[in-house]
Amino acid sequence: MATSCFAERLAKQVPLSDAEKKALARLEENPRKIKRGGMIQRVNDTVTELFVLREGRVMSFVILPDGSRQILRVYFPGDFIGSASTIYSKAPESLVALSDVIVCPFDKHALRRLLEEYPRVAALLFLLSNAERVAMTDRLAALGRTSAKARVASFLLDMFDRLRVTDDSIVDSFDLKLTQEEIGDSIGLTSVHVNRMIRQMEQEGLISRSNGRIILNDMARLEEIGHYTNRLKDIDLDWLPVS
Amino acid sequence: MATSCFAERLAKQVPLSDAEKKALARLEENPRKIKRGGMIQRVNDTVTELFVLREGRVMSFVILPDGSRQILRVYFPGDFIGSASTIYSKAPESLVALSDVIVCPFDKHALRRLLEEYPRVAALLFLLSNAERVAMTDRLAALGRTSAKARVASFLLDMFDRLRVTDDSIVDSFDLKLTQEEIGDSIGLTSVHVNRMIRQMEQEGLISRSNGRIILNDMARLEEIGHYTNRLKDIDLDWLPVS
DNA sequence: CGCGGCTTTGAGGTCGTTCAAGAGTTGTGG
DNA sequence: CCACAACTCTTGAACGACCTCAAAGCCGCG
Repeated sequence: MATSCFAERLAKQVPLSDAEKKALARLEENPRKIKRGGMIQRVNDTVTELFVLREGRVMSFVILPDGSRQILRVYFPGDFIGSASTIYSKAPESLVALSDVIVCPFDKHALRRLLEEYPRVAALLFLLSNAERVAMTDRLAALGRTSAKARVASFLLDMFDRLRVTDDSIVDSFDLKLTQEEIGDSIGLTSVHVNRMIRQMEQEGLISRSNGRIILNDMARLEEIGHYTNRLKDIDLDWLPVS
Repeated sequence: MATSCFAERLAKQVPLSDAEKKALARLEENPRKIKRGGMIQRVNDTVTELFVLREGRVMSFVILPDGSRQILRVYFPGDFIGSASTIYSKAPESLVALSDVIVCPFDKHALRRLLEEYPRVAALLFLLSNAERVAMTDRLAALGRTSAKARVASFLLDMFDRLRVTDDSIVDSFDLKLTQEEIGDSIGLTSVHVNRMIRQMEQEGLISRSNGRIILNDMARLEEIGHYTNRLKDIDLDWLPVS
């Protein structure tokens, strides 16, 4: 059977039948390489495709009329991206590769067939989408009601926990692979202020850095500062239909 | 056939078979009245239920450790609420009635059965969840990257457009039914500053107010100020399986 | 009529921004 | 393998958008 990044990811949450795995693998039949900085989807473009991200990192973002950018989400391998195009014929957000990536595009109609034939997979996608929504609300609360330092702390913890889902080798450090400007655009700050916060947290011994790598020295305290809760630990899909 | 608020809502986007309508109606078999201010779901409570909101208004929110509140979403009749409990056994957000309301709770397992038997409905729920996610990203961009005035403008327009989906009588005004503090908690401002912005917009002739009712005098300009786009106009579900 | 909640307004403070410039880093082509 | 260009990070100084605190007016309701 073809390897499927996405099926592997789902299977960590809930057992999948071979038929389901095979169906999911079909979504990844057309891998496409894209260079760092390459545009995968441009806002307002007519879109009929979705993607599974197999390798590398991708961000979704919007540019406001005054030129400022809001990064909506950073995606990692195994993520299902561009799902907004299931409801809108024009992309509400842009997608750009943050590193060299491999994405697997597939057509809306392939998704339709999948949903028809594998209701359980449809249910799973529904749930996954809800998880994304909750992740969004966490960041919404951070932007609306927390300090710059808290936002940086929770942002780092979120990246860390999400990376650890697919990479068991991660213990207490990870490659951020984002500029401070990109961090700022994710959490509603300027790059200048992100720098000051990171620097301050470094001086306080909360984190360390060595050539782009972030080391989380005091996770408990970071969680406190960022009002962070790891949602990934609380996922409960036991009630789902068994295959 | 029993009336179903939710089915009616969905049917505006895409035709439903009678069987599907009937199945959706079953979700609303247990209407429950709740008084204004009543708690429907408390954060961290163990939850096994979801709700269809049949009448009135509900908000979802979180309280941060310092006591500040972030309102995540205001819901209107026909909305599907509490769907986070499909993935988490503990509620990630609280739900409170903003007015006297009628909600229809149903168990996760009823949803499971629905998803199994009506794949097309599962697909629809998946799409609806994606729409919520996009609405969230719009607000995220507003909180992260726009001014107080822009946030108020886009907030008012969003309420307006969402109310108009189910209430054809709305032309250019609507009852907000929110205090200025609640508006502030929705868009990451203090009630004091919300007041100043509203007042300023009133003086500029952009809006008017009369006993709690908001009149939008210059929608074009409000959209410009708020960088607002009405997502509801662009929904395209033609590609969905036909029933 | 009086009470509690909401709105309005002012004065002063702060957190994060803006602008600017220098140091460090990375990538590229000769 | 070096030189140069283009980013990225770092730091300082000044500014301003929004907050905090406080008090007074208003409105609906019992």
